[in-house]
Amino acid sequence: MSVSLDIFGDRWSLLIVRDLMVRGYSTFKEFMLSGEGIATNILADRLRRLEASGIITVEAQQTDGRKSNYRLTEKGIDLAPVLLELLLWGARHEDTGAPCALMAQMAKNREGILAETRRRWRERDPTPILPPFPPSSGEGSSGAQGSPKFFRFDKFIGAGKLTRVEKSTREE
Amino acid sequence: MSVSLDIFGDRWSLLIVRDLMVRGYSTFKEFMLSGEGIATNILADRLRRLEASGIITVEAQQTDGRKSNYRLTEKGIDLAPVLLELLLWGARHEDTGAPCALMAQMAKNREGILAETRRRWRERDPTPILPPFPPSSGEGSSGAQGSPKFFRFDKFIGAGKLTRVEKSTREE
DNA sequence: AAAATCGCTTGCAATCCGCAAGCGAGATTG
DNA sequence: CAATCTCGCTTGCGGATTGCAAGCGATTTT
Repeated sequence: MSVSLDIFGDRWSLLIVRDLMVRGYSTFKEFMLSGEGIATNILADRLRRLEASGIITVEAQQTDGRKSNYRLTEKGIDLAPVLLELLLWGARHEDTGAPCALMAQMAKNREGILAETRRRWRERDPTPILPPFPPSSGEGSSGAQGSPKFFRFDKFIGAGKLTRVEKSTREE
Repeated sequence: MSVSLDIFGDRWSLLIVRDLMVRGYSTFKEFMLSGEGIATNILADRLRRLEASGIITVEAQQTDGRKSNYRLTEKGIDLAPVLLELLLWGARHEDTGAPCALMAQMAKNREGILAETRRRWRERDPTPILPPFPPSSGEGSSGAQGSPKFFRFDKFIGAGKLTRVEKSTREE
C-alpha cells in the first residue's frame, strides 16, 4: 500500500540506516550494541526487509566467514537528506542539548555535509561522522576546546538514551 | 529514549501530518477517510500523541460544535522539509509513477515549495497541494496534457492503495 | 421529536514486539 | 585437533499494540 512508510513506518529501520550511514557500522553485532537495545530477532527481520527493499546489501566478509557485511545501496545512501532534515528538525524543536552554533552551520552547509556523507560511502571510507560510541564522558572525541569535529547525529534521530552531549560546546 | 522516532516511529503519525500539511485536512473524519484506512481508536491515539508532542493543536470549531479543528503548530509545519525529502526519495527510487520532469523541478525548486507550504499554513490557506481525493480517474486534476498542477505527495510518503497516477505524464 | 453526524471509546481477536535461551557455522585457543 | 568462543540468527513465550466492529454522548439537521 504505502510506499515509503511501508519501509520506514517502524521504530528501527531508520536507526539502522543511520548507523550504516553516519557511524560506519556494518555488522550485526554493531547494530545490536548500537545503544537503543534492539532485539536480535527484530534486527534480523529489519535487515531482511531493508535488503528486500533494496536499501542495503549483504555479503559475507572474506577475512572472517562468520561476519556479514551490510552496506547501503545507492538507494540507501540517498536517504541522507531525509536523515539530515530529521536531525535539523529535532535539533530545533526537541531540546536535545545540541550545540546550536553547529546546528546553524549544518543547516547552512547542508549540501557540503551531504556531499561528504556520499563521498565516504562511495569510497568506502568507514570513518564515522559520529564518534565510535559511547563518547566516554570527559575526554571529548574532538579537540575538546575548539569546535567539535563530530555531529551527534544519533541524538536527534533517536537514541536519546545512551548519548549525552555533555557540554554542548557552545562557543557560538 | 529516542527523540524524533519516538514521535514518528510508527505507521500513521507522519501520514496525519502529511494530510494536515499538503491536503488541508483538519477534522477527525477527513483523516479517517483519508485512504489508508486508519482505525478510529488508533487515529484518536495518534492525534493525542501529536498534540502531546506539540506538533498539532486542537480546538472546537465554532460553526459546528461537533467538529474539532486540528492544525499544525510551527513545530509541525517545520516537518515540511522532512516530508519533501521523503517525497523526492520515493519518487526517485520507488517507481511511483511520478512525472519525472515535475520531480526534477521540485528538487530544483525545493525552497520555493517549502515557502509556499509555509505560506499556506501561516495564512490559513486551506488550498491543498493535492487534489481533494480521490482524483477520480479520467478527469485529471490538472490540464491533463500539460504539466500537472498538483503533486501526488501522498503516493510517495504513503497511501499507494487508493491513489493512482495514471499516465505518469513523462514528457521528460 | 426523530434521525443523522461527528468525535471518540470499548471489547475482542490477531498480530507484533521485547526478552531470554539456544543453535549452527566458523574462528580461536590450548 | 578438540574444546571453547564468537557471530549471526532462530525459537518460544508473555505482554503490548493493532485492526475491526459496535456503540455512545453531544451536537446538528430534518
